[in-house]
Amino acid sequence: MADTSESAQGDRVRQLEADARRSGMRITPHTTTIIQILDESTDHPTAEDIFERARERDPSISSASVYRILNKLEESDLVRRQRLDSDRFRYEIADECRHHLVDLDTGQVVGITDPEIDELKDKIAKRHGYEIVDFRLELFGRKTGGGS
Amino acid sequence: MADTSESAQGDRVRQLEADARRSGMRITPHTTTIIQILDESTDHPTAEDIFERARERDPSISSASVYRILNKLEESDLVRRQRLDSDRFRYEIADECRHHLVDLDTGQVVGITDPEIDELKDKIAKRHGYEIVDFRLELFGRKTGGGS
DNA sequence: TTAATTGCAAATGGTTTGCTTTTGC
DNA sequence: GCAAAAGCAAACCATTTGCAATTAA
Repeated sequence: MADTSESAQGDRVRQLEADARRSGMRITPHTTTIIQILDESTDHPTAEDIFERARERDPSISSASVYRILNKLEESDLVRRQRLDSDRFRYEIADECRHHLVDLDTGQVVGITDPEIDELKDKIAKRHGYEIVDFRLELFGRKTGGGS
Repeated sequence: MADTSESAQGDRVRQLEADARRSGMRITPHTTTIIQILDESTDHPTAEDIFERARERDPSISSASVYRILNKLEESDLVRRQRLDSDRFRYEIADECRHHLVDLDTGQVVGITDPEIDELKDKIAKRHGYEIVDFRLELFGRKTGGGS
């Protein structure tokens, strides 16, 4: 979650619901559940992860609904999906950072926000004569020093 | 191809065959065909692309063989595969650059080799306390100026 | 010789879709 | 009321795999 205070969490959920409604989605209980799970998750979950977490709160939800809701949220640019190391898509709220460091020992995915990344992007865009619409940096590695 | 002279091309094919043989592969006519196609391709082809190009030279080849040969070459670290924009893997010889700029209008994939990318990687690795084993930068954009 | 490779067809597995019923607004 | 969303099961489709026949070394 972007903010640790409870009200800010609720705010983000409410904001996302409002944005989703504005882009034509109906806010069903399932929709709210999925948005809440995304809001609470910091581990870049797969659709299956999200499905399992959603079932704990609402056992009637189907995986087809999870996929459909996630796709709608992505089409509305509220959620971003991308493949990291695995064959499955991982999902995260679109305002979160889009660059990742994957720990090869633990599978943990860490968001990267270093400002030099954008500077590099601008430099490359200029050099190659492109307007960059989207981009991502993916790193795979292991902890040094105290790490395993 | 990394070099434009014909002898250098043949050299790279021969080198890859030798490396493949050293890592336990048998060099069949299909293997040579796949390696030649990879050596000649600058467009980061998918397995299906490679299959089509291979069939023009040897109509008896099956897609299963293409996949198996590509997987063997990847296990030997002679070929790298990654997903860019599409659902399919794209393949390229491992000594080629691993960063890409995808033209959203044409689908063309351009290799990026700017040295600042490695500098940024080193900076981030140090900052986060990781040893980076692999990494990639993927950019999606459109040509500016004369572009559509 | 003999273990690796091949083609074919079937299996996999994450994601999507068709259909009918239910529901948000 | 009606278009959107739901569950279920079937369809998709890129990639993998089992098997029997072939082949590189």
